[in-house]
Amino acid sequence: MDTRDKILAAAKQLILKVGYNAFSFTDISVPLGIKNAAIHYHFHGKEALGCAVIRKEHENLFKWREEVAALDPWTKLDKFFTIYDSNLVHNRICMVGSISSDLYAVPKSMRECLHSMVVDISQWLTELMEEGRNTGFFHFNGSAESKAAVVVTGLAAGLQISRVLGPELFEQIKTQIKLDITPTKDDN
Amino acid sequence: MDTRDKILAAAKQLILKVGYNAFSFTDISVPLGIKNAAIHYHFHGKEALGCAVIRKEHENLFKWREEVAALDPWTKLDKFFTIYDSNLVHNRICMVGSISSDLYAVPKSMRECLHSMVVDISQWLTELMEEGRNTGFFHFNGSAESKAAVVVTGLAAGLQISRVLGPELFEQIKTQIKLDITPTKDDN
DNA sequence: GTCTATATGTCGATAGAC
DNA sequence: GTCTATCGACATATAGAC
Repeated sequence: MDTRDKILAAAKQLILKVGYNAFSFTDISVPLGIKNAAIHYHFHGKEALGCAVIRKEHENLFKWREEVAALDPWTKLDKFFTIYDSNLVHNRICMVGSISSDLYAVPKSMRECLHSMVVDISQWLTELMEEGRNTGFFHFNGSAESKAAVVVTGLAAGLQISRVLGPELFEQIKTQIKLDITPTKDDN
Repeated sequence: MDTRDKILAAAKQLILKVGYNAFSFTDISVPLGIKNAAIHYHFHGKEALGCAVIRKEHENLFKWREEVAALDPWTKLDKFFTIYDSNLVHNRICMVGSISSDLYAVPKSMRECLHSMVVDISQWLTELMEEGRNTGFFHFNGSAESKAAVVVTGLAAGLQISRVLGPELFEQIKTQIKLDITPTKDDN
């Protein structure tokens, strides 16, 4: 892992923990044992760094979707939850929640990076809901798009509010999300 | 409305729009036609101002709950949605979402103010879910607490992601939340 | 690629006049 | 209660040596 990747990784953790505006170059350079000027060599500025972090997160999502593509809907959903779990244990929130909640306090270019990522996540989750319902694994009323929206917001704000009320809340939310798409004996 | 209340109102709007760390005293003093020093006369510092904003929001919630106490569960829920709607149209998010997403970037005293407010909201919404189910207005599986968590996170992150994808998303979320607690002919 | 040194800006805060 | 004036801290950014 070269310096550039280390900077990206550190910046990502900080964005998910304290937000884009609340971290400084020093928060990255000190733990890495480098100087602030070194960060500027790898990235034109904080804005460019922020965009690079979001784009990398988006690329990771892309690869992840290929890995789970062949799995059944319930397993796909469980593995999707796992992504959020890995942030929960470190008191971090998700990238979408962090940037969108600070949306008008980050540069326009970062808003654009986030937009394409959010569109992508919403589409994938909508397709998962549709697929799950068509194959009988899931049952719910309303559009797959609306259901996907409730799921992704439950997870995003679930991480945020779990930092206030404790991690048990997030477990409850995952359980309830599943209950709300579980077919009952009366469904057909 | 005296100067102190004007400062409180302006600070609230800014917290919901750009977040606590992203607004400066100048963002408040210029529109109000006062100087930064005047803000310091009314509040010891930015931290005290932030706490006062959260406490006032909490007090408003308290009064609001008394006003709707006698209404039926569906109307209560609809009126609860209206609170979020009023933020949506101005591209603002909710207080809980704003502070909790920046939780480790705000002073500890503000985290404590937010905590008691979140506990309070969760309790009220849990009781509403329980009341609605007991009276047959709502139907859902799982605990009222978990269902309340899904509802409040849907609304909180709904406002956030609606700033990225557009306000239609929030309408979808409200619709889906209702669908997910609407009794069907098979329920009893 | 990484460093030292510094420029430049902004913010929160405070002292003291009115 | 509100002002003017100013301080000190910190952040991003850059120039130039190594």
